[in-house]
Amino acid sequence: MTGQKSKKDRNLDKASWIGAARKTLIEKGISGISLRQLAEDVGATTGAFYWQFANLEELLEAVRQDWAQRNTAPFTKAIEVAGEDGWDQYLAYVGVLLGEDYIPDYDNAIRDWAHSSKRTAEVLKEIEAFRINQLLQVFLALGFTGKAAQVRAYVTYFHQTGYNAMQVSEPREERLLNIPYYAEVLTNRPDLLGLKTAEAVSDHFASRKNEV
Amino acid sequence: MTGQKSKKDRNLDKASWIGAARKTLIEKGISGISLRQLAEDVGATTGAFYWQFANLEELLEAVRQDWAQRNTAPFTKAIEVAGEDGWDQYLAYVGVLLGEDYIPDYDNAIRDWAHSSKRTAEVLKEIEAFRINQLLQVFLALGFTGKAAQVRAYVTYFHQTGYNAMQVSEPREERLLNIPYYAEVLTNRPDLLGLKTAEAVSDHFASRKNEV
DNA sequence: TATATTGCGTAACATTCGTTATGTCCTGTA
DNA sequence: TACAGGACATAACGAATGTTACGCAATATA
Repeated sequence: MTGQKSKKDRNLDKASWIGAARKTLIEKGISGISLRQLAEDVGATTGAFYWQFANLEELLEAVRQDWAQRNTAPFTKAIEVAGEDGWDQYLAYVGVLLGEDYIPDYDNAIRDWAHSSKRTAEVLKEIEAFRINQLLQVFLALGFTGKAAQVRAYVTYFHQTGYNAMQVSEPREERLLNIPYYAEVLTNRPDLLGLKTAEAVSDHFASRKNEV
Repeated sequence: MTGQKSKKDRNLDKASWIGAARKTLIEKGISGISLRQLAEDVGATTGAFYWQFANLEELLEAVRQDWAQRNTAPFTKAIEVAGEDGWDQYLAYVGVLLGEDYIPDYDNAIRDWAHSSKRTAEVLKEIEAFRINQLLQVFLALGFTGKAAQVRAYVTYFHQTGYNAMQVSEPREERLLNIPYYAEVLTNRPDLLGLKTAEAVSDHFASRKNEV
């Protein structure tokens, strides 16, 4: 009994630890993260951890950056490929919200964590400023100006944040059926109200995705 | 050195512990709560704690109930005294949001906590259902019907939740100036847009408060 | 083939946690 | 004034935490 793994099972990389930490953070919150549990999750021990990271804080910082990249890039990319039309940009934004690249619970976990970690609060604040400015550009492209555009951007982001924070247990069909109504309230455009079934809404966003 | 307090300093009650726990929960999150720290905050020791509570969980349950009562009752009362007019009810709701009885960060802390505590999630879900139904009644009184009223209630509550969750560091003046715009987006009524200064908005809600 | 370095596992460290056993002072009652 | 019980403080227990020292095997290098 050497306790050593075979060659194949070795060579853990940082991504393994970050992935395990991300999963635990999302499911249990920051207080659910412990080195021994993470080690068990990746099939290693605490000793192995310190070969990849100087200490726990170094892993946590990597998780913060993982979040910042993972949950922001999809929006940036989608809005960019949507072109210059504001309505197309808004639809692209909603498309990401409905898609699987963006992980709402990752946002929630980071927001929770920010209450007990100054550094996390710092990263969160920075990313949120970026996101809100991103939405501001969308509403400006939609034709709103000045304070009206600002307020629409805020309401839209608050809406998204609130919806996620509440972890609404809405059937996907009901959620899809609500999209046109939300869109009308937030953008003042009734374009989607003609979509009367969840499938119609779903198809509308699915079809747009392929128009790159 | 007996270590005993004088008579005047004794007689800690449950409220002392609940108050300390509430403060810590709001400021540091649930993981910031430790018995030794709470004991220091109330000027006692862990031994004293177990005279008031069977265990930590019993205190935490008391905190959940404290939150449920403290952060819900003000809305219920304000909407009730506002009468049957929907617009008056909406203004009463916003008035509580702007007031000092409702503690937004208490909501945030509970929501965070709910991610790691099944019981807290249970209480939170119950209270949120109550609140959203409360808003639904307001929008029905405002003249919206069916799905439109439902969606407005959701958007309004999501907006509130999101605003709080983000812990927006907005100067109070700017916040007040935004109220009319938020009101217009959420209720479709432009009534407040004539209020051009923060003072005018503030006075508008202050004056209503005395009309009981 | 001999040696050095990489990549872990093992075990112990100090610290902090909720909880409990026990001692002691204070107050109320007779 | 004597005594019972209430209201604490003190100190210790076991478990869990991040971290570190150390040992060993596998690989790379010479």
